[in-house]
Amino acid sequence: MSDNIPPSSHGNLSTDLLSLSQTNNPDSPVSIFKGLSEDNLQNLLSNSSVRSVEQGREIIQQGDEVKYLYFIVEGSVKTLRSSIDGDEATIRMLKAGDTFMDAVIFMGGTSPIRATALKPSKLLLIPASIIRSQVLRDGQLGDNLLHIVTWHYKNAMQQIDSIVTKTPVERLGYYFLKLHMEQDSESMDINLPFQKSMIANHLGMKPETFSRALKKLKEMGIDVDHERITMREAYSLCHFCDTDTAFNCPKQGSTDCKSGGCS
Amino acid sequence: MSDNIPPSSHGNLSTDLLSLSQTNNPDSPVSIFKGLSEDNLQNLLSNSSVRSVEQGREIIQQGDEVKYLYFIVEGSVKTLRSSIDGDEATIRMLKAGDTFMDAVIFMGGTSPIRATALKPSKLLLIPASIIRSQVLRDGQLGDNLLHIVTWHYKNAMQQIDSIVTKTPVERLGYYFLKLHMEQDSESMDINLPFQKSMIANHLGMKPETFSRALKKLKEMGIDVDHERITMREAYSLCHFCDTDTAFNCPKQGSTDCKSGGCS
DNA sequence: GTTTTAAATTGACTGCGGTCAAGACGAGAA
DNA sequence: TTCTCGTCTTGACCGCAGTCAATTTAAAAC
Repeated sequence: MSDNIPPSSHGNLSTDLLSLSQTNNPDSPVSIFKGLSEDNLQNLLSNSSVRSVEQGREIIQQGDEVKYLYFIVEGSVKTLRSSIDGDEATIRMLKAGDTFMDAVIFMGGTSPIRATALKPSKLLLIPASIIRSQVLRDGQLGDNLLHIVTWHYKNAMQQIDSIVTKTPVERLGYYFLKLHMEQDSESMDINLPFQKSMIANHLGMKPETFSRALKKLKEMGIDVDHERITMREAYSLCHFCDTDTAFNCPKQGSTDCKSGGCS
Repeated sequence: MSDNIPPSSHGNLSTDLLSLSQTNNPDSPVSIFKGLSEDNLQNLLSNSSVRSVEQGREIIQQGDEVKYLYFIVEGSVKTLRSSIDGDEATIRMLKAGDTFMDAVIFMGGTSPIRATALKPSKLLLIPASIIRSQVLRDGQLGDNLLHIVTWHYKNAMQQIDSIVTKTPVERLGYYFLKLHMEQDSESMDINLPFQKSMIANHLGMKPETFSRALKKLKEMGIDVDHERITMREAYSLCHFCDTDTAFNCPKQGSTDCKSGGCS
């Protein structure tokens, strides 16, 4: 089991955290800090600490006891499950402002997932015991956590259905669509936030298959140049939409969005 | 969108529900009613109602607004996602004592999943608005829901990793192992709680592949006769164990459980 | 500039699981 | 019993994605 380095430095950064947590995207989770009373917020922060991890560093291993809820101040992290023979299934890929191990500390038992740093990262560590006890008397914290965890769960369900019912090309298109809505629904460009082999694994396919899917998408009007995706038409990705994604789509209902569910 | 029949009859059954919620299995979620104060429990129940659905009935469709949290008093239900061309991905298969739509009411937006009755069922409908408001002032309810939802999430993660990294035979063996632990870790027999084609879909494979996997398992010492599974050796299924399942295994650590993680 | 390394792409081949069709089996009704 | 219907099983075939290997490209190190 990994060492779970005890936190070192300690920062007073409540305002920074709150601003990091702001989001204008309807399809993203609320912040764990949202709407907390000053007292309750301080109770969390005064018991927390900041820790830096270098790239590639293992933060949590499967089977570890989980002592903290982690808030990413900067950097990026992925959570995954890996089997004995080395195969990996990426669960989530996280950026600054995201939390992880938020769900795990309520699961009981040891961690069913690993977490590794994709880039040099700075993490806020909030002791699990503090979270667990505060939830019982701070309904707002419980509500926030419920929103966060159910959002994860929703994504997991979409991931399952993606892998089971969709072809690699469709999976990739769907992923691009979600990126598009997450980043800027107006722009014709999308940025790949992670390296391709990473995304391939997250979508349940091999890097080679990912490459071939890119080629097919090019034939459909979506060009990819390194980490820059460019749509030749504004609605190129509508083909990959589904009901619950259309719900958050600004183009939804417009004449261009074909057939209710974006065709 | 479906009709969402308004509830008809009304029962006073708090004691029944609490007994239904009891479980001696460490690897199952807590009840939503656990540890609630009398007042808070009554607030939930007095606003709830009971509804009967016949087999095959659609309870919720994708895109529906979710008005209730559902508690299964008797019968069974499955939740799934389906694509436009009819492909389905089963998310969960539920029995009496389970709840569903518990997570969905915190997701925002419409339901990303469908729910259909696998058998004639009796459901307790707790209005979502009641849940959402009570969570803010009843930390125990929030805590219960967090345990339930994170348990679902954990299962979803295991399902993802199963589908991505395991062969059909391994997936089936893993499923049998969890059934074994859930039902009776002592017995050499396991009952299939659902029909095979259902389970096949849940495991992300076709019924034909399911059948062929059964044949392979027979060669490994696990016989299946209709809905009865019989292990020829007590440790036949240990081969399919993983770290977080081993954690709840009574044989774990014993000399028979090979190599820490059940070989 | 050159060298070194990792990531991404492309090609050829293979095998697993999906597909389609036929057959076996069991439950229930008359 | 016999007929029917639905579920499950089995077989034959095929296509897609995984595998392995070679090549290109990009980025980093010097």
